[in-house]
Amino acid sequence: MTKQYWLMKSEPGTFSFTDLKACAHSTDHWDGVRNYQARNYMRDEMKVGDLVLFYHSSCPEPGIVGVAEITRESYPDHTALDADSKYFDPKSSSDNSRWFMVDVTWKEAFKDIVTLEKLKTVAGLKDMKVVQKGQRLSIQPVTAEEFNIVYKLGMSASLL
DNA sequence: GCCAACGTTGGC
DNA sequence: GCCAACGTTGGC
Repeated sequence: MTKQYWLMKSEPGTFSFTDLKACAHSTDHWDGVRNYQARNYMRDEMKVGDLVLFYHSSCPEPGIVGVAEITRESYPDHTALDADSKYFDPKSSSDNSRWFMVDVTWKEAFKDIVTLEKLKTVAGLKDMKVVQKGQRLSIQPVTAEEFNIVYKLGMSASLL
């Protein structure tokens, strides 16, 4: 199976890339996804070893801050069963989970953030969903070409 | 199955 | 905080 690439959004005020690094084994489960398309990507397509562009949203400088890796494939999102959780969904049950999550492990921080503003200026990235207006999906597939372009930008941005 | 109302996302 | 874009819900 060929390695796949993804972009995952998180609000740094809630859970930042640095927060992920600080977790035990620099790994955490990606809970709280309550969008069917994003769920389907996690449940059906994400595989161990896939690489993730970690995107910070709803913050002063939105953009991609580093790379993470999928380290566990989908399993039921227990927060949907917790009545005290803000992610509680009464329509989900333990024997028939509606929502799923994966485990994500911190891998490498970019030297400099690749801002949304920057992404919009790069010709090879014009088809990325994240640069398109009105695209709110929190988990998006990324091509290998796009991943490589972003990676190079992140690792050499200080030289530009 | 249509569609209006409502809630959420996320850049600005 | 505003608001455009989009997804979901629920009455019919």
